[in-house]
Amino acid sequence: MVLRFAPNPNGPMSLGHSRGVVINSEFARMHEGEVILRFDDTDTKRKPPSIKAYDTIAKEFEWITGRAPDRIVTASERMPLYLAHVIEDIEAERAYVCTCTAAEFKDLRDGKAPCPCRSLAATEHVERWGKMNDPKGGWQDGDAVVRIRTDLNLPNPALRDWPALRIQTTPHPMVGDTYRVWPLLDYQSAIEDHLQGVTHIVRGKDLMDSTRKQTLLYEMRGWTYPHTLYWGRVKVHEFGSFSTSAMRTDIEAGTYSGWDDPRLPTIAAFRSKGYAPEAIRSFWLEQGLTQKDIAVSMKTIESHNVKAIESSTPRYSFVQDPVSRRLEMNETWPSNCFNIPSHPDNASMGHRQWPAPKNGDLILLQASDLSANLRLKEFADATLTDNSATVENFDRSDRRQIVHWVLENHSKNAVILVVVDNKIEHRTGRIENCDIEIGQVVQLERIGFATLTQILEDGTPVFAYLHD
RNA sequence: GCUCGUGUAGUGUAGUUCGGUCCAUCAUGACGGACUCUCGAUCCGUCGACCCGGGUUCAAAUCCCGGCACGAGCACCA
Repeated sequence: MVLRFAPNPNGPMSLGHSRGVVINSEFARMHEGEVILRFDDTDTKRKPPSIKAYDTIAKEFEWITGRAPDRIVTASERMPLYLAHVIEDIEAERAYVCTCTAAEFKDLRDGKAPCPCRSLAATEHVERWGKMNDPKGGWQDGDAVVRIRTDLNLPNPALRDWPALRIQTTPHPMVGDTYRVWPLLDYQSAIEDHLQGVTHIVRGKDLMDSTRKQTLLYEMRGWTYPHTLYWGRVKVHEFGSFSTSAMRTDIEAGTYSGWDDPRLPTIAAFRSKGYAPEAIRSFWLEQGLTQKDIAVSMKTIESHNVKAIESSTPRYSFVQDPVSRRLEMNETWPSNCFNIPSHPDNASMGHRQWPAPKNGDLILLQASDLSANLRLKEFADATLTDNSATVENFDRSDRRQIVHWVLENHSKNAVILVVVDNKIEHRTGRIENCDIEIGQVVQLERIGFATLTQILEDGTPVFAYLHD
C-alpha cells in the first residue's frame, strides 16, 4: 500500500493540510504501507513555490505524524520524466498541441465540437511541441497548451480534451528557467502516481474531476488508476480562510506578525500555542472520511488537546490584575518550606517550592476574586479587609471559595497574550517564581493552559493562551 | 446552466454495501448533580437526530421513485 500527501510548497501548512497528512499517514501505518511527501511545485506564477516551505513542510509533516515520510518527491526535480511522457502521448495521439485561446476552446468544448488543432497530424503536433519548448519559437505564456484527447461527448464538460501542460516563462525558484513548458496538476500527478506505484489516493472532494481526467489518461495508457477516497470541505467556526496565498498577503501587509501568529489557522501557530500533535491526529481521525462538508468548533479540537496534554502539564499560579494584602498570622506555618503539587493527580511530577508564608508578607490576589472570606489555595482560610488578609486556620474549615494567589516576594510580572475577536489582548499579572523553558506548556490554575513563547529583556515571561 | 457529490441530535461521528439484533452508537456541547484545596481533571444524570413526500415489504436510517437543501468542479491553480 502506497499513499501520498501532495501539497504545494507555496507556504507552510495550514490546519487543512494536516488532514491530508494525518489521513494518509495513518492509513499507511495501519496497513504497514508507505507514505510519500510530494511537492507539487509546477505553478511558477500564480502559486510561486517558497524555497523555505519545502523544508518547513517536511518538518511539519514529521511533527504531526511523529515520523518522517518514507519518500520525498519534488515535481520540479522530476520534470525530465514528465516531459518524456508528453512526447510519447503526442506521438501516440493521446495528446495534441492546441493554440486556441482559452475562451475559444471553452465555446467549442461546451458545444462538444473539436477545435481546429485537434485534427492535425501527429507529426505536426510533435513539431508544435518543439516550438512550445523553444524560447525562440515565438510562443509566449498562453499561446499554446497540450491537451489530452478525450471523447468530446463526455457528459461532464470539464473532462473534454483537458489541458495537461502550458508555457510558463516565469522562472522557478528551484530550477530557474531550465524548463519552459510545465505540466498542470492533473498531468504531473497522474504520471507521478504511476511512477511511484501509488495504490491509494485520499484527498479532498474538490479533486473529484481530477480523478476522472486522470483515469481517462490511465485507460489510454493501459495503467490502473489508484483506489481513490475523498473527504469533504471543512470550516472551523473561529477561523476565516485557510488559503495560503491570502494568509501570505495579510502577513506581508503586517496584519499578522508571521505564519505562527496565534490568530492564523497554520500548523506553525497551533504548534507554538502548545497544541500536541496527538490532538491534531485524533481530531482528524474522528472526522473520518465522510464526503460531507462540515463546520467544526475549535472547542472540538481543544477537547482533543486537553486529553493529550492534561496529565503531563505542570500547574502554576498566575494572578491577573493583582491587588496586595498583608498577611496577618497568629500561628506560624508548621514547616520551613511551603510545597504545592505540580499536578493534582500526578505526584510523580513533584512540587513547586515556595518560601513559607509568614506574618507581614504581602500576598497578591486577583481583583475579581476579592471577598470577605476566601480559601488561599493549598494554604489557609482567610478573612480579608481593605489591606490585610488574616489567617484563620490552615485546614479547610468550610466551603468558601478557593482562590489562587502568589507571594509578592516569590513572584514576578508576566504577560498572557489572549486572542479575542481576532485581536491579541495583553493581560498582565504576576506569576509565581518558576523555571520554565520557552515552548513549554503549563496550566495556569483557574485560568487555563498557556505556552511560554518568549522572555522579554527585563525577564518578564510572555505566554500565549491556549485554551481552558 | 451543465457535471459530480452529500444529507443521522447544537457540533462532529457510527450504522446505510448484504432491510430486522437501531424506540439508532460514541464524542463534544449545554444543563443539573457528586467529588476535588483550580473555573482543570474525574464520576453520575438530563437534553437532543435518521432532509421531505410517496412506494416496495410482515419489517426501511438502510431498497426504489420524486422533490428539496447544501457543497464541489466546469482555471493555460493546486
